[in-house]
Amino acid sequence: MARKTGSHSEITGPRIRAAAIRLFARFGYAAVSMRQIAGEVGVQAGALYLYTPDKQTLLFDLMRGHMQDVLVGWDAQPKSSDPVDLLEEFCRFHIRFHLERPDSVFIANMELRNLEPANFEIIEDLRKSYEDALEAILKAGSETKQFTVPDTKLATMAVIAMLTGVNSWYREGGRLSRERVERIYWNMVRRSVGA
Amino acid sequence: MARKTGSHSEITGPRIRAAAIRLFARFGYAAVSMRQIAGEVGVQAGALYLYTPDKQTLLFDLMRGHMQDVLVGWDAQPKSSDPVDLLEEFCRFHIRFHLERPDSVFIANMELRNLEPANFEIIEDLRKSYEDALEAILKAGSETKQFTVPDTKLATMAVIAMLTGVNSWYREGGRLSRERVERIYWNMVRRSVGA
DNA sequence: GTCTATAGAAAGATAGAC
DNA sequence: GTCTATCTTTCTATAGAC
Repeated sequence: MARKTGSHSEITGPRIRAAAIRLFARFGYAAVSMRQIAGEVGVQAGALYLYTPDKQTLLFDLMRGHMQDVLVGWDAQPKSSDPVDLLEEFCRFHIRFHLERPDSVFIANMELRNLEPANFEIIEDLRKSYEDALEAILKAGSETKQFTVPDTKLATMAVIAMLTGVNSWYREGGRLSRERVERIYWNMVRRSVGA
Repeated sequence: MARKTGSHSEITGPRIRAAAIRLFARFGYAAVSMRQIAGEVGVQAGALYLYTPDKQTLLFDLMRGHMQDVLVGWDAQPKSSDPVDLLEEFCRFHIRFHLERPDSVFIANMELRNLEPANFEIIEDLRKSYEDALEAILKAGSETKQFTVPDTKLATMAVIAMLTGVNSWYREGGRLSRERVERIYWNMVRRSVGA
């Protein structure tokens, strides 16, 4: 309580990121001004430039952080050796993880076109890594004849689209519990790949 | 060939719409300026205001037109009475229709947050109508026990997300023909609802 | 119907005081 | 580390000439 103003770098940085995530998700990167972000945090616009060299880098850092979190999160997940069990674990992880951070997911899906080419490529590579994780499961299950998928790449995209779609309608405290949503989606995915 | 400049209202209007669709899809509504649109069409920025009262209305008209096209398109489709056949027709129609106009689909999915509240509500109602068309099929098939879906609303959202996801990866002239993509997706949807 | 010119607002980013 | 002030650019939209 000693100062009205002073050093806050350890708290202001995260607050800027949090405000940017919220505003970018709600109004879109291009529609949000640096002044708006600063206003949410309670600092002046110029102060943001102590934490990011420019607006583009702020967006890129948020998206890269999100994609890395997804990959690390899946990596840290305990995994079964049976492809069917593994696919269930993937589905449940994906839904849970994405429902926990809807704003970041929204940005990661919507703001790709606002990335400069070099940044775009990095984010796309990270996204590709995550898709590869799912495709590996589908391939393994296809080889053991536990799944019936004529094209694993197509099935990968179909399953991810279906699962990520939860974010477009699910609301906490709504008609269905998260556990019930996870189970229903898992059953649809399971049947869709013929397991 | 008589004039270098003069009356072109019958051709300039559609060209503005086409340019706006392309640019909004590629860079986002907020990131595209009226000057850019005018530049694509080959007129000056001021001339656009002969065709739209403002930028917001231009976006709204594009989105409303797209949603109405979807509803009219599905309405005009020949329909079977059997729920399984009807679901296949819906899946194939959805994929075909959406692959034919990827830019409009992209805008309809991405630019909702850039609509003013009154416009947003109108677009959401149109979208809801389309979802209702699919849900009606799933309900009919559930009552006849041809489908096994614990929750038709959830299944509706899951199927639409899965089908619309085609647009995120399919490229004309790629590895898979459109007919093959339609068939594979239909099979995944069919199995996912237990048919 | 389209042009040029411009009004008026707002944006990203920087400089220098504290 | 943050503020105030400002430079420079760009935007939407309008006015008036042709």
